Formats: sequence, structure tokens, C-alpha cells
Amino acid sequence: MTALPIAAVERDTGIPKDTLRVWERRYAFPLPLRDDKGERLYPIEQVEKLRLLRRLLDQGHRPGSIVSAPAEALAALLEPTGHMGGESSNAAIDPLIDLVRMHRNAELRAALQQHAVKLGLQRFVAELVAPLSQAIGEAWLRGDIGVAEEHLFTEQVQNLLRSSINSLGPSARSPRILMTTVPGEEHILGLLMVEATLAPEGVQCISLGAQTPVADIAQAARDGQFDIVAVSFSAAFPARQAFLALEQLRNALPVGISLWAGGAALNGKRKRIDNVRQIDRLDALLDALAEWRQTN
Amino acid sequence: MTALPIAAVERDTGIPKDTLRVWERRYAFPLPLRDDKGERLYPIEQVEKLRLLRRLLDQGHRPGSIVSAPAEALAALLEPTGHMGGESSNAAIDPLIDLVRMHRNAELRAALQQHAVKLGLQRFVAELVAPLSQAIGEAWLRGDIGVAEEHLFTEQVQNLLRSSINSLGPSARSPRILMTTVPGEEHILGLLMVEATLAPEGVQCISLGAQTPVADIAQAARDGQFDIVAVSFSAAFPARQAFLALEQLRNALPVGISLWAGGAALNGKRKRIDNVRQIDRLDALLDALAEWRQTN
DNA sequence: TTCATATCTTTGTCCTGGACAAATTAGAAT
DNA sequence: ATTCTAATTTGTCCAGGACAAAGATATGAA
Repeated sequence: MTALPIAAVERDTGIPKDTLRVWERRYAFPLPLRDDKGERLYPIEQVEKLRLLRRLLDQGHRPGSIVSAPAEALAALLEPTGHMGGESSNAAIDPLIDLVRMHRNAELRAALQQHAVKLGLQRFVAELVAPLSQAIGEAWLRGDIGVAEEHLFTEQVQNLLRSSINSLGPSARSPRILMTTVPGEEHILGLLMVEATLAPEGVQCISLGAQTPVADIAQAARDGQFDIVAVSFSAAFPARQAFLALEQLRNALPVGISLWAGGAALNGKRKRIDNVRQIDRLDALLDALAEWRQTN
Repeated sequence: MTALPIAAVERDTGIPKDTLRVWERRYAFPLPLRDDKGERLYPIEQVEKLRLLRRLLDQGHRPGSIVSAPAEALAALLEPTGHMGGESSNAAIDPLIDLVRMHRNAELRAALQQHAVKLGLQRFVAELVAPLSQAIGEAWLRGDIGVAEEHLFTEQVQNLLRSSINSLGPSARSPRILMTTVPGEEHILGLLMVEATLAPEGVQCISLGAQTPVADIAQAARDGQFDIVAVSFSAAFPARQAFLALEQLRNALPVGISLWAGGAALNGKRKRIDNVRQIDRLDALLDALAEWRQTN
């Protein structure tokens, strides 16, 4: 298990095969071994450096300047971003991150539960879950926490949110909202935050989970007589693809059904698509809802 | 939106780019349009036929005999599998499938809830959820239900199971089990069924959700001082890759930590891997647990 | 200075056509 | 029937070229 074929590297690092090959050609890294058929075999250390590179690219670095740099130099690049612009307006967050980092699972669960009860579902999501998951994402970029810790956190929050939403019982008021993500976007925390924000307002939220093909979203929206389709894009999702998917979805959807889009991938962008409501923050959701209810 | 580039088709159909191109070369299908740069643009009808092909391949058909066949002939191939060998030993299942198919969301939720209360969590999973999700999978293969309906069902069951498990409260008894899936396997219903079966026995189940890289699974298992790592493989996951991943994971894991594997991908297979406990059925889980507790 | 516009560079993705081993099927022999 | 062998099918990989979109840099106007 000291070397992986190219397909495994693509899966583990998220870097497409084509890109791996072209990097090798251009930057002389990675330089995999070859098996007896002449196929690439990436030693585990190179795969680890590739994971590091992916993080640095997400941070804004450019391939030309980092891919061929030695691994030690790269590690140094991660730190400086450190605690950039102490944006943590909420003192409750840092201790929670520590719990995640130290695998204190039971305590994390208890702490989250406590906050949820204290704040109520909507404020819990807006004031705690949203900034916390952003902070976790940044910590992951920085390399402060690992994949497993991030997964653990996501699962805990998911359990809590799903239980809370479930305990609200079914809603009957309009609008009916169909929520999902497009293929390639597997993160659903954003959707759950949306649902947790809207469900207490009596909205009928129905989630399809992650990665529904565009055609099927449109079909389901028609069949289920939904008023609104809402999709979310995490920070990891390439903005360009997000706009492409939104355009496709808008065209596939009848004019009578609204399309709402949100998530970190879209936030800073000015680009707009006709008849797509882009929602920058969680609290803008409630505005959008009020607007819809006034109009319809 | 009448034609998609090759990357979008790969994402929507799950058929790799390389395969799409080689099919075109060999079977003269798909035959996409070309944009002004000479790049492939797949008309929506061809993409739909590709989705159909994917289902037929999963059913056991071979590309050479179906890829170049006309779309109408393919539709016919789906039916014969029809209601093969009325295996539904449980009369409660068919009505539930109808609810899924007809988008009767609220009723589905209520019906599931009712069954769960009536049977108790463990029997609910073993006698209802397991055969139901198998039936849903078969109906999807057959084309009786769409992607959206399947997602809807999965979400509902997930909500219910997560809430139920959550309401059990934390366990303190041994063993400690770390559960997850490997990269490429995104289905987690299997994991939830395992958790729902074991949690009432006082086992400490911790889930990392889907797609944790092998190295991170091993790391997390060590860091968290787990006794057992459990991974699941859905029917859609290629058996060959499953065994490969299991071998890698077994090697990455200390000998003191047991590795349990289960799921439809492994069921019929005779192949075994040393020191990996393959679990064929849900009730075999409880045997494995009893065995572990006796030994440790 | 700051902002907008034009030009150059970088970078990811797509292309063709060839190759090969693993998986499957067909055929032969026990 | 079952096991073994040969032929065929099929997915994935490779090289190396191409190009447009995104990013960086330079130039000019307010």
C-alpha cells in the first residue's frame, strides 16, 4: 500500500487525472513510479503533498509557483493565513472547535445540544452553526484539523439539526420548497441550515439530499407542485460550474417555480442569472420568504 | 439547455469520459454534436439513453449488445425483470413503495414513523427498512421509480433513523465502533442501519459519514481508541474496488482493531480477506457483537 | 492615487488514436 | 455437469497537442 494508481489518487485528492498528468508534464511534479505496464503509481508521500497542494490552491495560491516547490516550503505557506482578521464575533465558537480537534465527541454533542436549546433553532443555526462550520472549513484549509475531524463535526451537526427539524412536525402552510444540491456537490449542511431556518416559519421544506441530476430536480419540482426550488453550493464547489448548473436548472424549470440559490461558492460573486434569487446570508432567507408570501 | 458537455454527462450519468469516448468509437453511440471548438455536446435525448444504459449494465447486460441498440428496444429490456420471484415476504412493503412512487411524502413519513414505533428500532430496521430499501433499489433498476423518488425515500428514512438513534442518548459500554464508507461510496443508509441495530445494545457507535479516505480512517481509529472499524458497501459499488479498499484499510489499521465489512456489494461473494469480518446480514451483526464481547 | 481597459501568461480541460490486461463468454475435454 | 483453455469484450490508461477562460500585468484616463 505504498503507491496508488492514478484513479485512486484522483478520488483521494479530488484532482482530475488530466490535471495530474499535465502537472507532471509542466512542473515535473508529481513524478510517479511506473508499474510493469507503464502505468503511473503514485508513492504515498507524493499523494500527501498533492493533498497539501489542493488546500493551498483553495486558499488562492497558483499552481505554477507551488507545485514544483519542495514539500517543506509548502507547509510554511499554510501558517501565515493563520487567524486572519479575527472575525470570530462569537466567543462560543473557539471552545467548540477545540472539542472537534480533540475528538471529544460526547462533549461536543452535549455542548451543541445545550446551545441549541438555549438559542432556539433559528438563532442556533444563524449564530452558531453557520460561523462554526465556516471556521471549521478554514481550519481544514489551514491543516489545523483533519478530514476525519471535519466529518465527525458534520455528522454531529447533521444529527442535531435533523432531529430538531423532525420534532417540529409536518407543516401545512405555503410555500412548498424543494431543496437539493446538483451533481458534484455533496455537502448538505447548507441545505439543513436552510431547512432549520425556514421550517419554524411553517414552510413545507422537502429535501432530496445531495447530487440530484438537473433534469430530475425539474421533474420532481413539477410533479410535486412545488413553489420554490432551493439549491446550495459549498465553498469547495467551483463558482463557474455553479453558475452553469443554475442556468441549466433555470431553463429546465417552469417559469412559475422560483429558483433560490445560496452558499459560500456564490457569496462574493457579482454575477447574476435572470430569474434566480441569489441569497447571500441566512437571514436574507427570511426576507426572501416574506417577499414571496407577499407576492403570492 | 438542449446539449451538455462531456464533463456534465459524466457527472449526470456516472459514466467516465474515457468510456463515453470509447463507446462512440466502438459502437457509434453516443454520437454527440460538436461546438465551434470541436468539443462534444451531448443532446439531452442521448444523455437519457445513457442513463437507461447505465441501469441495464447494472442489471447485468453487456455493452456490446445494448449500446448501439435503438432506445425503444432498450425500454423493452427493462420490463422483463418485472416482479421477479415475488420475494416480498413482508406485506407492509408494497404499500410503502407506492407512497414513494406517488410522492405522498407526508403519508410516507407518518407510515414509517408508525411502523418504527410498533416494531421497535431494531426490528423496524431488520424487517422493514432493509427489505424496503432493497425493493426501492430494484424498482430503480427497473425504471419504476426515478432518481428523485429514491432520494426522497432515502432522506425520509435517514431523518427517522437519525432521530431515533439520537433519542437513545449516549452509550458508555464497549466496544467503541467507528463507522464510515470509503471514497467513492456515498450511500450511508447501510451505516445508519448498522448503527440503529447496535446502538440499542449499548455500543458506542461513531459515524464519520461517507467517503473518508483510507488513511484518515486508520488515523481516526487510532486517535479515537476504537475497538472496531465498520465499513459498508452498497449494491452500486463495484465489488472489486471494495475488496481493494478493504485490503488497503486492513493494512493501514493496527492489528488490535477489528475490521467489519458489510453491504450488498459483498453479499454473494465468496472471496475473503484475512482478519476482515464480512457480515452478510443485519442479524449477523448481533452475532459478531456477542462474539467480540466474549473474546474481549 | 484609483479605476477601467487592453495584452500577455497561466492553467484546466478536451481531443485523437493507440494499447493492454482483467473480466466475460464460448468451446473443448474430462 | 464440471473444469480447463482460448477467444472476445470492455474499461482504463497513455502521449502529446490544442485552446479558451481566468488571472496577472501593463497602459492610459479621471
